[in-house]
Amino acid sequence: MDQEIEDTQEKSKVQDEILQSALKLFAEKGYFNTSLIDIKDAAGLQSTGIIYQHFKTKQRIAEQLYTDILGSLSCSIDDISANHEKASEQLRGIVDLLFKLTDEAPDVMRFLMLVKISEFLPEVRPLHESAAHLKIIGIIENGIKAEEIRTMTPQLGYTHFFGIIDNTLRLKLNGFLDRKADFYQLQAWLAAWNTIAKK
Amino acid sequence: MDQEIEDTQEKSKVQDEILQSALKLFAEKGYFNTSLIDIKDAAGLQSTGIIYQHFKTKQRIAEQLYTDILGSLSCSIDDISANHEKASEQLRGIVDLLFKLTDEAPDVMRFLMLVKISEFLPEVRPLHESAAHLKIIGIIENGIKAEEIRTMTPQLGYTHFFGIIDNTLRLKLNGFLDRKADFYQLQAWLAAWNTIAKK
DNA sequence: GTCTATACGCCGATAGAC
DNA sequence: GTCTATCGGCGTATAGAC
Repeated sequence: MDQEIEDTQEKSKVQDEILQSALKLFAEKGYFNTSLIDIKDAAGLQSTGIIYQHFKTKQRIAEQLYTDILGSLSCSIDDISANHEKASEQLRGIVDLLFKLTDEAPDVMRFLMLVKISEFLPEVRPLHESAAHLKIIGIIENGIKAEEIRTMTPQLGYTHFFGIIDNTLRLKLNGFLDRKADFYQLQAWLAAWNTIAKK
Repeated sequence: MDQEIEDTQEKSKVQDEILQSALKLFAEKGYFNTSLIDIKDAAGLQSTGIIYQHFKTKQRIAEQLYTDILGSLSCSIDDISANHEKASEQLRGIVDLLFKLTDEAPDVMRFLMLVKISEFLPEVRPLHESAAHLKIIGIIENGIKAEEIRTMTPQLGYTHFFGIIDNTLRLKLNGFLDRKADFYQLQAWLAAWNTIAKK
């Protein structure tokens, strides 16, 4: 019984090690420049064979990373929405989260923003059809109805608002902006919110 | 003599065919999903051998595409700068160009904005060190001196202004926005300019 | 259940025939 | 100068030994 639990924990620990190492390598070198041997080495495993006990193919590793990250993001957005009433507060919460992730988990954000997922996961739904994305569009939609946000299509609001947010994070992640993301957050938020705020 | 000219024209015509086909494939499927056989087929050639008469390696094809596009962009920016006095007019001209390119040469813009060049051209200078980019930063810098643009670092002005512009184009190129880029241009310009304009 | 050895296919690049 | 045939290497995946 204890042994079983231990094994299960050990197993998921290895699996997590593989995922973390793959995420880092995919974010840094790209999917195609990363071999299973690279992942094996980075995860401190003794052979690539072990990887195949956890994932059928290399694609599946990337797929699980992608769905895990988007799923976790979707949950966080639910939390934020539940704890804040106004669209401005909800968007502010999401911006907070994205900037925090950029400083604390840059590989996650690199994988999400800089890597072109569709090149190696053609069957997966694109980012802009993900649950997380649709929830953000919904927040903007509600903000328009509540007259917090200017009358415009939610798509256009999203495009302008997250244009500033995403570009700030993108330029931070690829080295054009050299301070911590946190440093740019307030100005980015003000500029972004100003593009869609009523009045 | 006539023969020589004909041959030269024929040669550069083939070279151009290779470049155009490669650009299209790189933009659509990505560099690593595109084989020389794909390029040969798309260019209507009979063997991959011909490609090696024009380019030493597959990387060189991508390299020439990258430098050609950036070079042409840099020239266009020079033209625009020469023909307009104010920073607002110069930026407007650049925005015009980018939106026109997105509608008329989407593969060029996809290659530039959606493809991660550093994954297959690690030795090449990143986009934000290119001549074209530095010229844009210069325009913003001058706009600040001329008090057309708010007091801020040119980097921040660039980040916010082109956040909106680039995101509009990016979302158009990957299918989130379904109208022609032209349709979104005016609103994008107004929102972008408003993020940096004085007063 | 873990690792070694290897099979298999793909692709970039080349060499040699025509 | 153009094409065919092929080489060499890599990387995923598997099969079989321990």
